[in-house]
Amino acid sequence: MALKLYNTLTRKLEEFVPKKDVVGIYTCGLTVQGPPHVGHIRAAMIRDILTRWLLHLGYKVATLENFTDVDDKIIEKQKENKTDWRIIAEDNIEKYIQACDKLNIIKATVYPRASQHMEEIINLVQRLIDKGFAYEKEGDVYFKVRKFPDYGKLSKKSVDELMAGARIEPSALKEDPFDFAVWKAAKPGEPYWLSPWGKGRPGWHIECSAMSMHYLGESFDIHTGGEDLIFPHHENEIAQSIAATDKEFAHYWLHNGWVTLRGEKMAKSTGHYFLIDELLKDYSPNIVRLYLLKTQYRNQIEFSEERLDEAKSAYSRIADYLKEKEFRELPKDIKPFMLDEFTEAMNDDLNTPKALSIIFDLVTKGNEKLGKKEYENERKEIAASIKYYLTILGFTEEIEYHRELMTVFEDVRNKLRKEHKNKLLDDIAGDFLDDFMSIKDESEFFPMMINLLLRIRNRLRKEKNFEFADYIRKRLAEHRIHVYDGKTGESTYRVELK
RNA sequence: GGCGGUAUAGCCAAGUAGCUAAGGCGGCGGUCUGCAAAACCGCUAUUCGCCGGUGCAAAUCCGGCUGCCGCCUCCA
Repeated sequence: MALKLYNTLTRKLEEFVPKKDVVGIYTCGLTVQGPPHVGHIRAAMIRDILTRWLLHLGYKVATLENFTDVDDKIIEKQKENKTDWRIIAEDNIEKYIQACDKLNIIKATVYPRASQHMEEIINLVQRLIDKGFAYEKEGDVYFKVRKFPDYGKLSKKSVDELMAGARIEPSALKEDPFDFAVWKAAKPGEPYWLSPWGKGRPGWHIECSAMSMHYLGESFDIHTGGEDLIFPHHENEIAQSIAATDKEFAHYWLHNGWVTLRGEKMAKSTGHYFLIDELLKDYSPNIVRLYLLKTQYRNQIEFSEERLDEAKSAYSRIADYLKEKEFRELPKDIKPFMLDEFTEAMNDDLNTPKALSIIFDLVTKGNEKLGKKEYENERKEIAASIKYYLTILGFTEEIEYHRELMTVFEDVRNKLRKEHKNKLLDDIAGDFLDDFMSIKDESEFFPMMINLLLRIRNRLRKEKNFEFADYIRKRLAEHRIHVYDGKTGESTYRVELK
């Protein structure tokens, strides 16, 4: 059972065989002209899952995710906002990295910026000129597409086919309309770097070749990015890289499907997008993660409140099972249930929907055995298995702090006093004294507080004071804590996820 | 126009020849209960866009048609 990945280059599922003992992965990150939207996060999530799975399989992994921080759009923004391009770029990079951190997206080993690798870029351009694959015209340098015989291999296009649909603007400076700029002469007021061809800046594409080769070597294992980058971006990267080195560039090309909004691709250029920061206001990182992993990475995924709410309900089902008190201490070093099935799913081109279905199967299996003493060990092993898989998939344990519960408790206490039930309060609070004394941190305080309120409520229920009991239930519900009464007279609660 | 992808239940989504077509959401029924459900259990596709073909056998392979999405210009 080996890992297989779908390679866009061959359009086939291929067994993963690394080139060296450290797997090199390059992810095309953002052109940082604006803040990150949900589509960008999906691409990052693919890198995250791929990296996590490779690490799980025992590989060492070096990951690179670039930022293209000099380009036409950012320069336009500079003119519009009268803000230096570097500030615009770094501001958006920061927003992106913060969002990734919140989502527990594993950090790339390096986040290189185009602007900080001019030497490598200029050297690569020079190399292309020296080998006759590029030519200089009035400070611009263009790559000769027709000189590279394999051009179009990745996107399955030929230069002649492209010609038929030609929407590309022919430039007087280009020898052929399909030649693309690897270096652009700077216009007045634009940022520039000194080069053998005068003041200028890199064209789009060349930075990715230069930076990936710089950090990962001229040939490396995996290149990832959104499907929309296949042409022209990745096609051009391949052409210029192989032209310069005569070596294979990246071996596996992985492309994720886009996120759609009302059926159409999310894209910042059209203004048709939803910002990740906005999304994180309403949904927790785990829910966003489940939402994204519910669909296999190559398929497109619709962004909607309905889909997110669906993920929220689904995640609650897992979280509800794991919150059982008996799972505070779980057995270590167990063989997880359904490990072969899980591994097989993930090895099959990162089939996360299948992998998740195994987790849900385990939840059902565990729930069936709930409340039976003789199955306690099995239940714990199931819980441990679920946690094991959740960790592999990058889910985190979220600790909720319910500070607002203090107000609820105050109100309940006052109401008790008003109804002359001081003794009831003292009895129950007394029982909790030891527990409260042994608290290590805040995360333990609030569950205890909830349990204290539930105990008070249950006493009131026994006294048939349902008005008061319902009041407590209502107050807790206001804070997303929903109470339900079990058969033993004990009540449990469930925290509604955000 | 060229190229690529996709079509599976009310919705989402796995499955690419052979046991009863995963899983999730929703809905329905039940459990429990003073009430309650936001918990738990069960049920929920004789059938995989349409037509034809090849196989003993097809959602899965081949041909044709239709719908949707995308790339060919900046895009994750």
